[in-house]
Amino acid sequence: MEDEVDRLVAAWRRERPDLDVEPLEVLSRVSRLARHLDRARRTAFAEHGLEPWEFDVLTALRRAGSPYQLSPGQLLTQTLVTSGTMTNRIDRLTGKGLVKRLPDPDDRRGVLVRLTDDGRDRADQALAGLLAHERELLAQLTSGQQTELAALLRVLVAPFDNIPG
Amino acid sequence: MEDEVDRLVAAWRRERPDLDVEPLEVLSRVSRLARHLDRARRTAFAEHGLEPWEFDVLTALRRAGSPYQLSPGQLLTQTLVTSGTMTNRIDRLTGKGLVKRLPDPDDRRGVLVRLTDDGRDRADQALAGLLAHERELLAQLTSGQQTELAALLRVLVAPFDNIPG
DNA sequence: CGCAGGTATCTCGACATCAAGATATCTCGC
DNA sequence: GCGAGATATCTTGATGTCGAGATACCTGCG
Repeated sequence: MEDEVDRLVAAWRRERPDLDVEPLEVLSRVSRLARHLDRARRTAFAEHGLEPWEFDVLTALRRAGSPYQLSPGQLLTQTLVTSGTMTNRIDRLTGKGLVKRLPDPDDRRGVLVRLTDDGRDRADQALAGLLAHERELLAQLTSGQQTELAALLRVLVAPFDNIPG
Repeated sequence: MEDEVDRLVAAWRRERPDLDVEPLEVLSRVSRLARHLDRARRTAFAEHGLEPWEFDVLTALRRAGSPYQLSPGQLLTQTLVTSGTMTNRIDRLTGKGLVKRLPDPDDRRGVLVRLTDDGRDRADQALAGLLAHERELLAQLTSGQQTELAALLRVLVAPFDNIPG
């Protein structure tokens, strides 16, 4: 089955036969797939009344384990957004009653963001929904192919995750 | 080599041992890799004085071949942005002298966006730079692995690209 | 002890994007 | 040809994000 990247690569080969555009076969597909996934996630979360950014914050707290709290600083390293963005997100999630701010007992500059019971439930439900949708997408591949794909992707991602930056 | 997704999956297995989080092994890596690629692309393009969104539009026109023109509608299916965004982008690229709007001779509702000579040169230079950076990233994989990875990704992307939506 | 520099979070203004609607034009059955 | 519905593009208003700077607090050297 042909995809947009096949057409894109063919167009470059025609227009710039002097260039080796092989890298696009992998990396353009990664970018385009991610874009499509973003849209799919948006609709999946809408079923649970959540925006993708809300899911990102709530699940980061959920993964932290009981008592489900992290500092804003920890949240922004996990979600790859800036501090201004995180402040805004915490404000809005607080307004919806999904998280609450607590003073950090050990550092008066600091704050701890804790999941409310409602927030925890919403995160759990949305995660289950997301996984269901994702499983459907991946049904195109055998279990072995999925494992292999994950392994190849890991090789490409690892340098970013392990070298600070 | 371990990556963030390994840690993320481990955290979910600890917190939600009842769930099968296998899909995240593939799809979270796709999303995270795309995120990192966006940043890398941004710095690569900055060397040529372009923003990523500018590159996307200019290269879509470049690929179209002489006379390097497409309708706004064709541009937005290629770049996956909305029409309002594309109008804005064309406005700004016109202001920078990289493209110009021409009336479509066959459809008075329509417009054609054409690359200027300067726009074409900038697109060519930025593409060469991007490919150099991408080749470096992919050096972690053998040529055979790259081909295989591309094939697996194609299977996942194709449904999005071929079923309208 | 006091001060310089580092850290944690928040504030604010600029900006790109999106979604929905407006406008103008085309197409096709009748 | 006429009119209903489709199509192409642009406009508008709301929103989320970023980046730089502000504020408060901590730490450790001298």
